[in-house]
Amino acid sequence: MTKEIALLNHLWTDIYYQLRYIHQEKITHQSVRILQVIQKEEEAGIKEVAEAIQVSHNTASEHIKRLIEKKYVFKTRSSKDERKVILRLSDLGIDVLYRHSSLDEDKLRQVLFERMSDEERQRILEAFTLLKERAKDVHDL
Amino acid sequence: MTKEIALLNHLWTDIYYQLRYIHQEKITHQSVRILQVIQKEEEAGIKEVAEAIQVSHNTASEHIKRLIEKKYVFKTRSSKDERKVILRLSDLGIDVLYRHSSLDEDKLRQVLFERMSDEERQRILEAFTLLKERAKDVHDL
DNA sequence: GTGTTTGTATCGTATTATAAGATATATTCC
DNA sequence: GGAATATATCTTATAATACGATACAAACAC
Repeated sequence: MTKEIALLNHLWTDIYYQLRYIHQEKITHQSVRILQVIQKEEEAGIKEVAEAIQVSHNTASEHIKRLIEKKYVFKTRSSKDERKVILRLSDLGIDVLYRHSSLDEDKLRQVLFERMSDEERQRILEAFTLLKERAKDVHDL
Repeated sequence: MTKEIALLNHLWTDIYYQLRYIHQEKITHQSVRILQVIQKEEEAGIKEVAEAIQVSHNTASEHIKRLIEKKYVFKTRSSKDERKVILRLSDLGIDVLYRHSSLDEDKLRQVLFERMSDEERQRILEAFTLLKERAKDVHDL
């Protein structure tokens, strides 16, 4: 059981190391994490970001200010509660996050379409779909 | 073709967001990248690290100094060329990198062993093995 | 409607990270 | 022995990170 888990993790990190984007703008760890939270969570505001990256609300507010300066993020307000900020990624922000968490499209193209049969590619996509499906709502600890 | 690539990337980031480790020590972006280089490359020294993260050799040297202070990394010297440093991850460094790039073992355990049949798990592992195999030596641009 | 809570923003301050030029040293190559 | 190579250190500069204190407006409580 531990063997399969270790194997999958080894494959996971090897694949990412091989296929990730190389030429990336300078960006901090916290910035990437915040962009991820905004993209993956529905209606994230300052408070949600602060909880997600485990910093105080004022620190989170500062982070967001910098991300807005860089045009990665913009603010809207909730219509239900005018105090609440709703954060959204700009096109640039989506792009930057993509290049810091996704696999390089050119490399994927080579792997999936030049080095695989249609049937092999299909098997890969089905396996990832299955894993994503079963990973939904896994609980922490 | 673009559709399959976008789909795979979407699945990739969703799976990582769901299954990654949450409780992590503070560590910078550059530190993670350096630890990855040391782990995945054979016999990385200061020069290799500098090239990999695209900074000057003196900056790379400073980074390594800090990583050694934190006991994530230690130095040996090449026996062939005594000028050359060979960097290695300590057990702590391996552990820290693991928690910043791998999938959470407890979560994987739930997904692979409580929510999948033997046959499904087998299909996942085979798909990842295939993808890793074909990803080998993909060239940049 | 006044007081409290909630969500966010800003100011001040401190520490750490990041980066590179200048310079130094040890080893290897020729 | 001199040049090239690999690394280390010192200095200096800027940006990132973090939080306490404070402020304020919207929402809620009664």
